[in-house]
Amino acid sequence: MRHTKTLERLKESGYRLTPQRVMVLAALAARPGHIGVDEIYRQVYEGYPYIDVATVYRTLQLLKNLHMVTELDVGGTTRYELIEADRHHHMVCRGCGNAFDFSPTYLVEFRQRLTQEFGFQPDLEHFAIGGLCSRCAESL
Amino acid sequence: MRHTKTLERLKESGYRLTPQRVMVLAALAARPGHIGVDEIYRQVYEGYPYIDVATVYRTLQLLKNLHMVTELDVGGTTRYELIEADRHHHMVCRGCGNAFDFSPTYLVEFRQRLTQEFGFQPDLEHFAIGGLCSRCAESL
DNA sequence: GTTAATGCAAACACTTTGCAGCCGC
DNA sequence: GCGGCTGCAAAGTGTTTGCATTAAC
Repeated sequence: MRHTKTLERLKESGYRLTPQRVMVLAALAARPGHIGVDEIYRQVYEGYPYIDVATVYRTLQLLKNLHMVTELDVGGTTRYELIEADRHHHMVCRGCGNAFDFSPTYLVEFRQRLTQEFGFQPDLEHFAIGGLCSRCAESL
Repeated sequence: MRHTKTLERLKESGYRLTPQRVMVLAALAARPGHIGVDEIYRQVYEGYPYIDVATVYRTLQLLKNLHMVTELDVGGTTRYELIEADRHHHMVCRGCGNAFDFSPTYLVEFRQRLTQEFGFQPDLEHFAIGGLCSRCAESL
């Protein structure tokens, strides 16, 4: 399961492993890519009709604060996505030459808008962007 | 005024040039970058306290449909921005080699997140992205 | 046994809609 | 004058919060 690690981290952080939280995480893990609150709610509801939307919201808020999911707003709706540990892109500083990582989630909205509005599918597998890091920006 | 052209286009498209619309556009033009509904409302309210939020919403909806402003959701709030006519970036198709334009607004959220969360200032002045255009994607 | 987490309901913020009167053209 | 646009009020959405009860530890 893709979310086993997240469950462990939750427990280790001192939070309770309730069935509701497990189910919300399962719903998030079930779908690759991002998913809306209503979809999560519906999926959890299938297995446990007593679930409340408020619980889903609270769980997502918790996971967001713990950096286990990312929240992104696209086209007026809020969606959530499990953070995968490994994949990442690079920011390369033109000052010091150092490379820094950032998550693919940062490009999700960008990609989606190009695809939706132009039908264009950008190559974003090995993406790197140039620029100026905070340290180099300060020393100018 | 940065929004004169937009006003003309509105009129030419057969829509009425009401004081409310002019003021909403003025508010949008006053601030470079994007601005929220409440800020627009407040600013218009200063000069005309009878303005209603509904009118602001309807005007923004109209301008959005006419592609005179872009709507973008960042961090749970919706913001609006006047579309500048000239500046743009490129999408380059790896199939046919054609280049297509897209507005810098598509990168606003991306840039903002890198800056806010990492202090990294990406170079996005002459940005181009590779990928596959809709036509080429179909013929695969 | 403690205390955090849940379900429920109510409150909340933001956005949209119906309608009568008004005003840009 | 006609019809689109506005202000007003009311209804929708999506999200948050207070509180008593429940269940994870």
